[in-house]
Amino acid sequence: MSHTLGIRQAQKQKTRQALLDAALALLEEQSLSSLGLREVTRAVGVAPTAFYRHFRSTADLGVALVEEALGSLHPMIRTTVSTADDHGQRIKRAIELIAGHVDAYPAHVRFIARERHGGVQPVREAIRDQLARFGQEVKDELAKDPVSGGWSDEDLLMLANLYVDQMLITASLFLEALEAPPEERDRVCQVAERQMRLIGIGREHWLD
Amino acid sequence: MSHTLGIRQAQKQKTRQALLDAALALLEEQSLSSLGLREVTRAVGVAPTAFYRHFRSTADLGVALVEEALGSLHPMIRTTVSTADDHGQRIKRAIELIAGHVDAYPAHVRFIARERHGGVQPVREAIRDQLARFGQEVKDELAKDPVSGGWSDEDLLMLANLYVDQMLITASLFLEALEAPPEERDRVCQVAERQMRLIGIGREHWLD
DNA sequence: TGTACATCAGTGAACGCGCGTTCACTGATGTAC
DNA sequence: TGTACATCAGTGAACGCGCGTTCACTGATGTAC
Repeated sequence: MSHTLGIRQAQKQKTRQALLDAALALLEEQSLSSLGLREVTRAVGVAPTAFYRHFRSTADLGVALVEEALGSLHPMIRTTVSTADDHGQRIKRAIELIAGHVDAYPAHVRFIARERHGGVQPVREAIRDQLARFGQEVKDELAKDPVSGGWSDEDLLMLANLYVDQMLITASLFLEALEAPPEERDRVCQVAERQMRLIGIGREHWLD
Repeated sequence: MSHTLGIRQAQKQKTRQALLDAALALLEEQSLSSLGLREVTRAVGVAPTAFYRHFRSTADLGVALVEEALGSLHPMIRTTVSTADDHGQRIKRAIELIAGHVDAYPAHVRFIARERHGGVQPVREAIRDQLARFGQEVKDELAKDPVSGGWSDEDLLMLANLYVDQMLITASLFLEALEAPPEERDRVCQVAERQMRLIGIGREHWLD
């Protein structure tokens, strides 16, 4: 049973989404800290003042974009890390999944990579919080794996964050590969796979 | 024998450096893509038009900042990776070296982390080129290590880039720790050390 | 050493422009009876 | 169902302000003789 919004609410959501979409498109060629409110409303085709009905500022819009870009990724992360087949296959599938996500949502990925260390504090914090959640979730999945027997919680989280950072690096390499000859994509795949494998090997021998 | 510049050249260099310093300071709280030329000249105390005597644009200034931030780091990288003592000690010293560099040049480190994926293409490219050079240099040092016997060039470069990315991640964690209680710094040290160790273990068993 | 001319880093006025924010408003939608 | 009033998403004019860039300039420094 989906609750049907009133016409007014529905229209408001639609405008809000249009603002988010327009902002995301504009952010492909600049940083959030230089994004203008008027730029965004102009792209959508509403009056500049309409912006304030939805966001206090472009920084506020940025925080909403973080939620849009990363909020829905949690289930994906969990299943990717936890799938229980052969190690090498798991890595291959994880990397294909990242590549697919970059293909499907390049602007979102670019936004996160760009603003993770960007000039707008609340946005940096929102991204850091989301990535910390990913870290926790990956840790929870790693903990279930028999390979993790004897591992301290600290070390599991250390490894989980290593994986999360590695995923982000890989995603941003795929992003750059979008504007390069297609064989670049394969090269990124190969390198990313080997780096993941090396980390996996380190994991296996951690307690030696 | 140092070549003594003429008075005119010396003064020009001084102004140029003042512009770079002022820009770097302003960039602690925003991205390059929102940095204004007038902001920079105002901070230095020269007329806005003086800017053009030194840089075509703020993007051009950004490229100069990349050189300033990373250009002098190459010898440091080489000696860090190549020093030939115990593995665990080498990691510890590498991490202390990163921490020390972040303490000494926080604004430079922040600038690189921020603009690596930032909104200004020529700056992104300058950073990418410098990091690629680091990768090559680390690879060259790794190749000298007997542990690398049997490694392909591709795999050596793969590992080298993994190390470079890991250094950058660690540096940006130390940066965040500067604004946190002092025990955070120790925590970052610990985590970074273990991640490096895990990668090192993966390296040792790569050819198993 | 002194003189006459060239160079050029930095100046200051002027320009047109887009910015963020305020305000009172309009008219479609929602609600109470 | 119909009516009367409330809500509120989006409007459009207006504001003061700082922006990047142009231009002709000044006066200290450099150079040739």
